[in-house]
Amino acid sequence: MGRRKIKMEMVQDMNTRQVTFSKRRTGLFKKASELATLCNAELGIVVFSPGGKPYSYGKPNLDAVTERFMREECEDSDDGDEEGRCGNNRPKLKKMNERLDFLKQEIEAEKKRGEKAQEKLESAGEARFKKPIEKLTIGELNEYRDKLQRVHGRIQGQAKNLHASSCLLLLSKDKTPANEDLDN
Amino acid sequence: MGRRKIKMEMVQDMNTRQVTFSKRRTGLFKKASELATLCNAELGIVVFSPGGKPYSYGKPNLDAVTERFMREECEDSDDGDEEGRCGNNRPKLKKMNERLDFLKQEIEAEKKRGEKAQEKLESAGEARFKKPIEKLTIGELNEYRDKLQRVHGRIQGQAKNLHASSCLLLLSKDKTPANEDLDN
DNA sequence: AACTATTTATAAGA
DNA sequence: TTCTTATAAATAGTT
Repeated sequence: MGRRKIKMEMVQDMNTRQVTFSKRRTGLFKKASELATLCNAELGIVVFSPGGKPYSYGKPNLDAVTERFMREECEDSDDGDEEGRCGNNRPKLKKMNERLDFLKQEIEAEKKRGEKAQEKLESAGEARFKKPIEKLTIGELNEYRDKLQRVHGRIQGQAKNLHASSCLLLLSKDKTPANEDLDN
Repeated sequence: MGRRKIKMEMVQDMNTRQVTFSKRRTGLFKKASELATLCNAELGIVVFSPGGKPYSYGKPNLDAVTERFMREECEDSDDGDEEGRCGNNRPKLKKMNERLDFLKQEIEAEKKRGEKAQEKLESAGEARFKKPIEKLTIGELNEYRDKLQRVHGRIQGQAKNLHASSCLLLLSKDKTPANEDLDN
């Protein structure tokens, strides 16, 4: 595609390599833009220059593409390319997202239970300790202690759930859509 | 680049569009591969066909590129392209990673505090309830109640911390390799 | 950054 | 879908 055909191996001369990168990156992004426009397709590209600088292109924007890709099941879509293709070796984030809703509800429910128990416990505390203090029986004291410990256990369980579920939360929330769209 | 020059707008005929997509996607991935090889550059591409199927290419693989891009600060690297470029509007994940270590420690400390308090509380429960039950004074009962409630509050705080910190945890852990710390 | 001689990609057609 | 081929487009080496 130029004055000469070149071997497909890393360009040795650093200077030439940088020039080649610039030209070909521009070409690649243009091709990407055309593909997106002609076929009404979403796509995203990320490239690191030999110097380590990141360049990206996306339509409608990179985050949207990334997120969509993450969200969908990565079925094997095509095959037979030269290098690092991505098969379905990606964690199935779709299922995780499905589970997310379930966990959200669970947490919400757990929170309410905790609060309710807390209220009950406090009112019980008021009633039994501040009013008829001397009349507390051993049974009542044990009952009270058990209640507290049950709440305590519940809170701990909640904390564990939070750890798992908030990991999932990050995958669906947290994104902020904002990008230009200067077509052609 | 073919028998005729075509207008850069969405191909109307669905069939032709699909064909165009196939051909151009292949071409795009080839260009990407060449760029990566010639310049020893890492890159990743994700494309959705008009039918919604995802196709991807990556060198050395898509996850590596994605992660690298996410990890680095997204400084403005270049400018003057046609469509959706990604500026530095991305959340600075590096700082989040830095904060991560701090939070990890905090959680660990909190956990230990909670466990210690729990032990103390249980032993106190044993000593006071199971042995000299009738001799409990009002003051002792109140003291005991306050202890329980303090632990309870601590556990709740721990749960909240978990929620915040585990979001960050996801960003650095959960990936296979350990957190490198690139420049800066 | 610009310029071309060439190579490469691809739109139509089969 | 795959192949063929006339033509448009990308780009390697040069200025």
